[in-house]
Amino acid sequence: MKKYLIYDSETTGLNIIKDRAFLFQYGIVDENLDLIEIETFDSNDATSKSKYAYYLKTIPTLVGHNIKFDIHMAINDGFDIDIFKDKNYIDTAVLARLVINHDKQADSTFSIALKKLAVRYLGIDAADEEKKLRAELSRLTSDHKLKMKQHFIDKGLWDMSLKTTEETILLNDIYNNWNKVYHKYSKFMVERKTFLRLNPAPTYENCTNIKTYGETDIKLTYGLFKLWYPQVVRLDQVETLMRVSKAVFPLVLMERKGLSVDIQRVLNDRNAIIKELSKTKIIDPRTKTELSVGQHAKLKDLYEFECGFPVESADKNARAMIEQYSPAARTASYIAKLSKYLNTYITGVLNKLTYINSEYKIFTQYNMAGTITGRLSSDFQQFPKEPLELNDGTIINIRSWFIVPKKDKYMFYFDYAQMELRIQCEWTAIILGEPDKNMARAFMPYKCIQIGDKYYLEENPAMEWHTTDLHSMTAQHAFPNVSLSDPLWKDHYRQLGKRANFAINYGAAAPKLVQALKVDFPTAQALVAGYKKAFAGVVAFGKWINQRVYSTDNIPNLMLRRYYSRNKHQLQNWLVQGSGADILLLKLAEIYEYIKDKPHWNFMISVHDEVGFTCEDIPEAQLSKEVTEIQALMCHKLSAVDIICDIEYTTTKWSEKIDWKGHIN
DNA sequence: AGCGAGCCGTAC
DNA sequence: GACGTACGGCTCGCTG
Repeated sequence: MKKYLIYDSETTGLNIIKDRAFLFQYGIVDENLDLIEIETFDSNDATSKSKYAYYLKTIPTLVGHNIKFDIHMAINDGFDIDIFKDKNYIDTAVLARLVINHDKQADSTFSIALKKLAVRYLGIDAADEEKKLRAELSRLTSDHKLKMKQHFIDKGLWDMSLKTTEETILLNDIYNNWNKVYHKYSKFMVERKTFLRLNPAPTYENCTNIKTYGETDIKLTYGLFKLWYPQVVRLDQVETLMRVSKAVFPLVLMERKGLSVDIQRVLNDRNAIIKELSKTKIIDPRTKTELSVGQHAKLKDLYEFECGFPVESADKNARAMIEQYSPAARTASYIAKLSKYLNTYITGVLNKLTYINSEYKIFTQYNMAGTITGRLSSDFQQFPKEPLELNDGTIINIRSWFIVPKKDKYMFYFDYAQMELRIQCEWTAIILGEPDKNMARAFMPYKCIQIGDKYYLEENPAMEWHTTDLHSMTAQHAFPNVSLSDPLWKDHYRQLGKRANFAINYGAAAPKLVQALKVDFPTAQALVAGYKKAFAGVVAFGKWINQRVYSTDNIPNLMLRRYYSRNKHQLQNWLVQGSGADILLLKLAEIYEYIKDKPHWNFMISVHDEVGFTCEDIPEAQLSKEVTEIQALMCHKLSAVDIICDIEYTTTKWSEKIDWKGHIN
């Protein structure tokens, strides 16, 4: 019986909308997990393609390494997207995360890449094939680069008097770094474009051993599948594999939606930053040479020269402390910020920009096996929240680049409120039989008496319940002699409590607090002690894990994803973070079921504790109703406190989202 | 020239 | 044993 389809393709690139498969490979696996057929075919071979379409439709389970990517490629090659709606998906990268001991995964040398896994777990070294392929592509690319140079020479644009090193820099800039530096080379703009239109850059498609390479990949994927799939059952990870499987198609839809970009705003911001950068340079007065912000060792040396005392590092914390003594540090702080914006965000967006249906979009991908906990990872998640003000007064707000798409009217953001704290609270309830009182009271009137619409504490009925301020609570326990009416309370002591709460939740101890909060050791110790008094339940949770790691080889998170680890310190975080991740995966599948017959709603983005949607212009009453229903679906009930979400929306751009109050404001 | 380690800065 | 999970860009040193 044809039960599993091992599924892979070789493609013209990594853009999930514009690129396409030129080669398909598949293997068919029966119920005994034996490989009964293996095939490779060219994407323009119509006969093979229709046979393949039949297999895709009829075989219930698709198996691949990073399978979402290959789904995109099949869709781009004309396969009906509906084929992929109701399949079971087994991603071998996800299998790796579920079956490999998590302490091994936590090792910095661990890699989820197919070839690396094959070497480690199948003993098959396919590195040679890949090396050969890369070497060939590298040769082709360097030929292409030289051809571009020749094109400029032919057009009389190339300065023939340049030295070799100058030529290399120039050609590199034009060929590799164009989006970063094009303002310097306007005379090449038109001919560069013409050249690339007539001579597209080489891809794997132009490499001679690609077919052998592709066949190897199918064999490796099959090998990992056969090795690990039975272990999913043995290790009791079936439920998690299914949850991940059900999130695959919703994420495919999310990825294909992309994010609409206000290109003009990006370019304006780019100009403003370049203008500022051209005004500001870091010069080492001793050598008269210019330094870039990435030359950390040389910069540290320069700071020490200017300060006359040793400096810890060249990072922004160190700079902040020495700016009064070191002009170079002052300049570096400004340039570092500008460079980050130009190199990472602006150039990053321009490199990914895809013009499609008269809109500029960027498409990101979510890696379902990128993390040890089960979180999704993506290259989109780290766009700055806070705006940046330049010295000339320009405000750069990266989130203002992302706008409502043309066919839509709204972007909605459903954001879980203090998700991980609520999960921490749930853990205390599980191990103690009742939740940590202080934590629970931060979210609900736990153990309170209701009189009218007010609540009073059970142990002290004269005291009305208000949501516990967890940050003040840590601070109060840490600094029992400081009064709440102290003028420094809010901005200093409570602030320390807040920062300590975050750090300690992530596992920090006193020495790290000294660094992060810039406090002395006794203060750090007081904060840790304050935290422990404030959250006795969390301390008990830590002790519980400590015992569990000796009695069992794994601990399941709230959604029953199991972590095979004996590392108490990391487990304490994984059990919280991973529970949140799995709740989100579950919700993606549930909400997909809700919106699949409402095409005016589209998935847009997801970042750990939030799901973003676009919505078309629909009647207001319908909008209010559906938003409320999505909010209810997002809510995840737990035994102690539920995980609920706040809603924000905008009709313009990401940076202007505002609270949704049940209706259009 | 290619690669990887290390550093830095951003997100949740 | 001593702050969790990621991503991307840059520099520098090693390797072949």
